[in-house]
This record gives sequence, C-alpha cells and structure tokens, in this order.
Amino acid sequence: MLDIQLLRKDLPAVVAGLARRGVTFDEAAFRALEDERKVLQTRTEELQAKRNALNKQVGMLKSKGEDASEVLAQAGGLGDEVKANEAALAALQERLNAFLRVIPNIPRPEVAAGASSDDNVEVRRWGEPRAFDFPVKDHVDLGAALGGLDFDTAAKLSGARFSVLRGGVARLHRALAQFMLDVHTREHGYTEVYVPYMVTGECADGVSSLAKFRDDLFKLEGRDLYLIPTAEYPVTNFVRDTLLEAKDLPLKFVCHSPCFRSEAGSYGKDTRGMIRQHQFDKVEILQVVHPEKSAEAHEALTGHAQAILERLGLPYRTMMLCTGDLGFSSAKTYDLEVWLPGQQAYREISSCSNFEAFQARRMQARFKGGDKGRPEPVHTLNGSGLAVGRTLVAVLENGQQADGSVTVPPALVPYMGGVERIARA
RNA sequence: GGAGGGUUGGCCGAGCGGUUGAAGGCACCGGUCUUGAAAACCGGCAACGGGGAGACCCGUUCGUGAGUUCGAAUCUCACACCCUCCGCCA
Repeated sequence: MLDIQLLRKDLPAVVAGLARRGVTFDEAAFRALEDERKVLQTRTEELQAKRNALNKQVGMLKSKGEDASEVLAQAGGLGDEVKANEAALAALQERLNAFLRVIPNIPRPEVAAGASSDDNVEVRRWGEPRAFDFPVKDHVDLGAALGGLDFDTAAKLSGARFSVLRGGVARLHRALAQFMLDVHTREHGYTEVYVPYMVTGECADGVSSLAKFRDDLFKLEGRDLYLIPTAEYPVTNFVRDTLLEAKDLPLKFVCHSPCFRSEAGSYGKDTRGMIRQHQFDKVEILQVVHPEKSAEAHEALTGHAQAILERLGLPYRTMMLCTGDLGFSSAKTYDLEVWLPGQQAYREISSCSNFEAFQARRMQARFKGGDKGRPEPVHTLNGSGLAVGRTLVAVLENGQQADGSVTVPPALVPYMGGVERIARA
C-alpha cells in the first residue's frame, strides 16, 4: 500500500499520481477519516497516560505497604472509559486501513500516461517473424495433428480452459521449464525454490488486494487457503514480517510452479487453445532489493526474461505498460510479447514489474543497516521467465514445418534427449 | 483422528498481578588496548504510532481475540500456529 506519511505530507502528489492511472482518490473521505482519527487518538492516549500514572502510584504505595484507597478512588471508572475509546480507535483504524489497502500503486514518472493497452509503448523489438511458404497452423491444429494437445479429454476431466499434453509435446513442456530454471540459476544468479501451491489470505493480500481480486482466485472450501495464481504469491511472502540486514540484499529467487486462475473476468476471451487456462506452468523470477537499486534491478530482470526468448529464437517485442494498463501493485511494468504466427500477432508471454515498496509495506518486509538509521521497506520485483504454456505455444507455432512436424530450438535439444524434431508418433 | 508440550525483542532465552519495554547471552555499532586483527574490557543498541523546530514527551506492542482487575508478559476462556508421541498415509 501507499506510504501513509506521504498521504499526510503531500496529498496533492498522491492524488496527481493516481489520477495518471485513471484512479480518483477520495480526498474528502480520507481527510474525514484522518481528522476523526487524530481527535480520537489524542483523546485515547491522554486517557491511557492518566490511567498509567495513577496505576503507577498505586503500585508504589502498595509496595511500601501504604494505603492506596484515595488513588484508587480517582481511577474508578477510568478503565471503562479507556476501553471504550480504545475500541472506537481500533474500529476507526480498521476503516482507515481498509480504505488504504484498496488504493493501487503510484506509477513511476517515466511511465507513459494512457488509458488502455492501446497506449502501451514499444521499447524493444527482437527477431524477425519467419516467412512461411505454406499455410501456417495455430498450435491447436498443430498439436492435434501431432497427437500431443488434447482439449477434449481435458474438458471431460475438468471442463473448459484446461489441457492434456501427450508424448513429445508433453516432453517439450517439461524441457522448457528445465531449460528456463537452468539458465536463471546458472547464468542469472537466482536461487531455485520449491513452494506451497496454496497460501493464506494474508499472503494473498500482501502481494495484491484480496478484497479487490478475490474472485480471480480459486479458494479451498472451508479453509483460509487460495491456490496460487503465480509463484509471486508464496515467494514474495518469504520476507513477510521480516527485518533483513542491508548486506543480505539483493535476494534473487526463481520458482517453477503451476498457476491457477479463475479467469472470472475473461468470458469469451482467448477461448481457443492454451493461451488462457485455469491452470498453467510458469517459471517466475523474483528479487528483493535495496530501494535505490530497484530501477536498475527491473531492467536486469526484464533482460533475464528476454534472454530466454532469445535463446529459443522466438521473435518478441518489449512493451512498457502505460499508466492505465498497470497492475494494481506495480509502479512500472514491461510486458514481453512473443510473435505467434497462428495469430499473426504479438502476445504477452511475460510481465516484469517493479513494485517498489508497495508490497513490502503491505507485508511488513523491511531491512536495516541502510543510510537511514531506522528500518525501511525493501523493494520487490518479479517477472515471468517465462510462462511455460505460452512458450510451448510459441515454439510449436514458430517451429512448424510444412509436413506438420515441429523443429525443436537448438537450445532445447539437450533437454529433449537429443530429439530435434517433434513428429506424429 | 488421539495425547502431551510450546509461542517473549534481529536471534537465543529469563520473567512473584504493581516504577518490566521486559534480566542474561549472541549478533551489531562505537571506544580502550594492539604494528594490524582476534581476545579482553568499557559504552551503546527494539519496533510502530502520535506530538514537538529541537533536546525530548506521550502511547501501543510479550502468537491472536475476548475476559477478570484500579492495574495483565504473568490469572481465565476461545482460536491460530509450531513441536513430540500414537494412529493413518505418498
């Protein structure tokens, strides 16, 4: 969430920052809550101080064996008054907190203003889309012809937006995840982690707003547990409620996990194929860094994701999301879009974000030993490196041959046991 | 599922219902000593919120929430989590 100190000190800056992403900050509501809080807090603390002073006297008198009945008489009824004020203050702070926790992050100044994905800015383009001398198929037709992609069986098992992979295609899926993990651990300095695929509501609210996005998640019946929509949920929470040392930073983790999303708001969107599924695998890279290093780390992390696409020979472009397309917690995001010949379009395959202190404040992730004497929130970042399912789609479509077989990218051949081409068994 | 034990500061760990934000240790920071380092010794060192120009002042926090009390880390109840043993099990 936003820094309450900033809201108190420079409300116009917050209002202006949020306005850039199309969010209207309710100044009147905030001011009313704050004014009420101030009055109530001051009164409560005065009463507490009075009670404490009297109690201290009682303690002194009793320990000397003297009579304390006079002081006790003064304190009579004070306890209930204090309790009533404390309860009122707690309730108000709860309201203030709820108000703050649904306010999104403020975009960094260099993020272009815009209303939707139409206003995103292309900042990089790599590779030439291949020219085909035969009619291209999309991954659904390719996969079906190879006997490796089966949506009918998946539907029988679990309904729409699931897939079953077989044979060489299933192996390709596994190979991609292994390849990504190896590159990030061996060459980019990330530590591999394996994590729970369910997290508590508190964890979910640490990375984003559970109140706002509860419907996007699958929840376990009767329990405070949610299936993770990305490894960001468990891994970022490694540092929840912790006080790190400056010398421990940066922390860099890579995690391969399944991701579960209800896709509640995307009825009728990307219904064909495995572009948008309730379950997909992703290799996520994350960093926890010193506040002054996050901008630099964001560029590096995005580069790490781009490296995977380049090693696989997949043409892509890098888009800087405009203010209006930014995720709730993000201050700046680069999306990587891979070229899909079957759609004749660039499609999102990775999203790399810098959350600055937004998530750290929500989950109390701090470090000490910086320039400031006191602990301060760390900065968190993450990105897909990459979405495995969509990478599979990209490899199939970009590597397709006239006979329906698929050429395996050279970087992946060792992970395929030497297989250079996937063909119908 | 059954039976016990536990949860205190960055970490470990003590704590008769009363000047306890909390002994002691570790870690960390500064100093003495030393050619330098280590050791030893001396000193410092919780977080968060509010107020103040500032030195400071006030408040909150001992798993969470209620309760008893003038007063709770300490007593009572509920809940959560962790550990051990038994049962079940990949």
